[in-house]
This record gives sequence, structure tokens and C-alpha cells, in this order.
Amino acid sequence: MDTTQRTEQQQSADRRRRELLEAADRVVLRDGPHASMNAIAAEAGITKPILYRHFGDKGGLYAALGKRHTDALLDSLRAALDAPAERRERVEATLDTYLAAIEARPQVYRFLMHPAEGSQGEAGFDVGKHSAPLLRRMGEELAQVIAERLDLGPGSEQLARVWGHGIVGMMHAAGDWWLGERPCSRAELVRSLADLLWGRLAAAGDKVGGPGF
Amino acid sequence: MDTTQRTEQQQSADRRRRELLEAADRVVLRDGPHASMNAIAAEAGITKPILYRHFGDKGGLYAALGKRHTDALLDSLRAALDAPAERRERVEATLDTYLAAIEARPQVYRFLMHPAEGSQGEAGFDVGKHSAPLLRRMGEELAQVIAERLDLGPGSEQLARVWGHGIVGMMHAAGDWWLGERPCSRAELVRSLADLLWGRLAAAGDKVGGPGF
DNA sequence: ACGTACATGTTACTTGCGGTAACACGAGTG
DNA sequence: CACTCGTGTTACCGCAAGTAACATGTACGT
Repeated sequence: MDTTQRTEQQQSADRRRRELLEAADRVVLRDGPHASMNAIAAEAGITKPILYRHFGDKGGLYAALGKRHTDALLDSLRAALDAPAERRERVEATLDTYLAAIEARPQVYRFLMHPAEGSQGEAGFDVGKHSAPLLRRMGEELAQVIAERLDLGPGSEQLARVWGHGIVGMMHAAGDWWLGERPCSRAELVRSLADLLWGRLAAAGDKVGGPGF
Repeated sequence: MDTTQRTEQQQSADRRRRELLEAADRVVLRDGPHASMNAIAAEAGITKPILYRHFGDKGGLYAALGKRHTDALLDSLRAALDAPAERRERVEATLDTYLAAIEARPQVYRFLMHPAEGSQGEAGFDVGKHSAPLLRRMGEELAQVIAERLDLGPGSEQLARVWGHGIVGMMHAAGDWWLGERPCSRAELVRSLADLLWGRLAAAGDKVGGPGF
């Protein structure tokens, strides 16, 4: 039949696509985001045009690659956010999940966020535009959770979205900085961020002698 | 004398450098970050090797370009942060200054932050790694201000740095999202972010029937 | 006046990558 | 057996980064 044929072919094409993605994953994680299409094709045991037949262009490949990791990360975040516990505890668990993920596989993180600066300290310059997708998706998801579960009064819809993106950005920037400098333990970082979210900034007193922030 | 010679040459070289930077600025802001070195050289009325003599490589040029804008932005932020007013008011003024800047010149912002996706909806892919420098610098500056002026008890040094980078990340991500979707006025955005910083997240009540965040 | 040193500029090239066209092989089907 | 279609290859194009080698003006020491 036509349909069965199509299905078989589709399945085989999908398997192939997954294999190619895994090969690309290996190369990108080994060589950094500067990996050339030639290198990826070589790792997969084939040549360039096949990659292009599957993914269109390099952007397509990187987008597919990014989506895999993004989906995985979002799944763990959702799990942490859905755990049965107090709100602050869940917030801390979510922050910790994210930070643990970028700590465990910094290569993946660097690829997703700012794919420049390959492993070597080269003056590399090429980058993907993945950060936006990941950050945006996380922001939107968090906004939805906030809007669903929190009672924020009038304008809650918009407030939730601002907060979603804002909190995600806070987590992202702090995590990025922390990953580079490692100025403290993950637990301390989580606590500090949660404290910030919990209003300690507003509650803090001015230092003696100064104008206070 | 030798020194006077060196000085005169240095001065002329500096003038030239500034001219080149301004030309590069025009091209980048017109063509997006995909601008080729050839195009920039042409705009400046000269040819490629001269650019390379002045800036080493494209990264050097873009770094110099980024530094100009970054310095300017940081100056306005410092001014807003130093204004004589209540803390929350100053925080709002600073947020507003940043958002006003990215609103007024989105081209510059896009170049500094994620220089991909040129004005045309191309599948563009090349990017600079400028976001890190700008975000890092803003984070560190804010951290210093917090540490200097706020009384945060033990561990205040680290706490201030986490908060600095976290707040900057919040501002950045929210601003980036807002700039793309324009879901509300700038003033509303500022208010929402300040509310988040002021602990409204912690103070919000759970929605009826749900587990509450 | 003349060669020397140096800054400033150019042309023409190499290298490397993204992307594509054209061709080659193998298997199932009338 | 011819036909097609999926899968693969080689060989190429275009373009941008970066460089080598060469030209030219100008101040200086002798």
C-alpha cells in the first residue's frame, strides 16, 4: 500500500535522523559549536549533502539539536515545579534542578546558551541563536504556571508573564556567572536567589552612613 | 624628540581608530551584525587590511564597538542609580533607564546582546559573544553598589554578587521579551519587575483549588 | 640632495566553510 | 529488462576571514 510504504520510509528516515542527531551531538559536545558540517558528517560516517537533505541547513540541524536538549531540560523543570511541597521549597527545587543540569553538562549548556567560545580559547565568533528559544520557552512555561496557580489580582495575566521571563532571566544570568566563577556552592546560590525572590532586597536596611542603594 | 613623535602618531592613530569605529557602527547598525569586513572597510573609504592592522581581527573590532556602547549604557545606569530618591524609586528609575535605552535603539541592543538575526529574516547564524561582557559588567557593577550600600548581614559580599547578576539577568530577559512582543507599556513593565523584586511573589496568595505555585 | 626608515594604503592571494548540482549505485516493481 | 526512487558520493560555487607582498608619501640623518 501507499500509506504503509510511506510509513516504513518515514520510520527509517526518522531513525536515520536520530542517528545523525546523536552524531552531531557528539561532535558539538567534543569540538564546541564551531563544529563544521563536514566534521559532523564525518562523525556520522556520511557526507555533507545528506545532512542538508535531512535538516535543510545548519540552522535546522542546530535547532533540532537544541530542541532535544531543551525538551529534556524542560521536563525535569516541570517535574521539580510539580513536586508536592511548600511554594518556596518548590521554587528552590526548580532553581536547583536547573543549576544542577547546567553544572552536570556545561558543554550542553554552553551550546544551548551562547554557543561561542569553543573549548579552546580561540577568538571564535560564530554562535547560534539558541538562547532566545530556550529562555523564551522557559519564561512562557513559568508564566503559565504562575498564572494558573497564583492569585495576583487584576492584570495577573501580564504580571505572570513578566515575572516568568524575569525569574528565568535571573536564574539564567546568575547561573551563567556562577558556572564560570564558582564563587559558592550550588545550595548557597539557590538560597540566595530564593531570598531575592522572597523580598529580602526590599526588607534590607541601609548601611550606616550611605544613602542606601 | 622621540616621545613627541610617538605621541603625535598615537593621537593620529587614535583619531583614525575612532573614525573607523564610527564607520563600522553605521554599517553594523544598517546591515546588522552580518556586516562583512569588506563592507565596513568600504564604508570607511579604505580596504580590509587597515581594519586588521587596527583591530587585529573581527572579534577585536566588534569588541571595541561593543565597549563603546556598553560604556555609554553603563554611564546612564550609574546616573539613574545615584539619583537622590528612595530606594524603590531609584530601582525603578534604573530599570526604566535600561529599558528606555533598548527601546530607543533596538539595533544597538540587538548587536550587543544577540547579534544574530539581521534586520532581514534570514536564516543568519553568526553571532558575537558580546552578551556575556555586557551582562557580566552590569552584574558586577550592580553587585558593587548593593554591597556598598545595603546592610545584608554575614556573607553580604557573596549575596550582593548573586543578586547583582540575578537582577541584571531578570532585567535583561524581561526586557528582551518585552521588546519583541510589546505586551505592555514600559512603565507597567518597570512596575511589575519592581514588584517582583519587592517580594510580591512571596506575598501572593494561592489560587483557590490549586496547590499554589 | 639622497638614501633610510616608517606609516599608510593597495592588490591579490590562501584557507575554510556553508551550500548545491550533477552524477552513481542498489533495490523493488510494471 | 527498463524505470523509478532512495541513498550516497564527488566536485564544485560563492563568500567571508585573514594574510603576504608590494606601492607610495613623508620626515629625518648625513
